Amino acid sequence: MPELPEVETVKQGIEPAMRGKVIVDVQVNRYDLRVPVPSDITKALTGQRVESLQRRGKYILVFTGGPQTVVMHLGMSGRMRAYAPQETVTREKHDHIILTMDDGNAIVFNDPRRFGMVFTVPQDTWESHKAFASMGPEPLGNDFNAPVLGKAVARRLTNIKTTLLDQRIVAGIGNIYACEALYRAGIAPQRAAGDLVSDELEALVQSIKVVLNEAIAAGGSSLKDYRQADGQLGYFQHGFAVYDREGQLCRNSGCEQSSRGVIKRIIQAGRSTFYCPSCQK
DNA sequence: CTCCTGTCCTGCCGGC
DNA sequence: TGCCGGCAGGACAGGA
Repeated sequence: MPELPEVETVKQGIEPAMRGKVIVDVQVNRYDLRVPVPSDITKALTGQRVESLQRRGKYILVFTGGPQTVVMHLGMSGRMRAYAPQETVTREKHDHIILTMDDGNAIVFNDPRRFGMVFTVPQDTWESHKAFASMGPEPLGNDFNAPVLGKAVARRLTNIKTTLLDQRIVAGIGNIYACEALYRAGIAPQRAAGDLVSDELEALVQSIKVVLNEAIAAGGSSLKDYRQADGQLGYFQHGFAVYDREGQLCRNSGCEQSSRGVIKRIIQAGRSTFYCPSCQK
């Protein structure tokens, strides 16, 4: 589910409930997530103060004053709920981990499919963990630009859509925003990544930045049941131009007149890709 | 290296 | 109403 905008929204949502506070309880209901939850996580985190939170790609990092840093990933179906101090923490199906803070705030990690992860790494070593060691640049940072992307995809024969999902090329992009960014850039998803010329790389980089920023501003995209940490729905799904719009008319006004201006769905590397055959070349 | 397929797991939706 | 197949926002292993 969650791609960069959703993860960023969740991180911003749980930050006020965690930062500067001491973890007083770590309740683990299931240890068998995609990566096993460390068996000593309760011991390692209880009594530690949360100093800061950071997002990297689709991961959320929680830095504590103790020897361990917490790493969290929402997988496909993961959600976080933040509770205010006076609120009753309701128990829901698939609540796997509950963190309670010293002022009564609580953070719940819920994940039906259990593709998500919560684990710890020794302080200051997270960047060398395999999840991050070969991760590409943050797409919203200055070090993600057309020359950098061009170098990363040079001579790659794989199509550009699948390439954008490769976290080593650029971090945080998933199936929705790969489709949306390619549409905005006017680039057909089937194009070999290494064949894009500099103008196209420039357009793609700008499209990625703009669509991600718009999605963050909208609180992410709520498809089935994605929610922000405060329970609010994101609303960027209403802004989709192509994702999940198979058979519907292209939203580009110049395209709607054309018989080809109907959104198509194809499968690339086993995942659905949505695009406009008329607008994307 | 690159590139593709299959797999992990649960829930939902559409067709019959 | 119920059953069944297909599909889902991600990441990784393994094999060609």
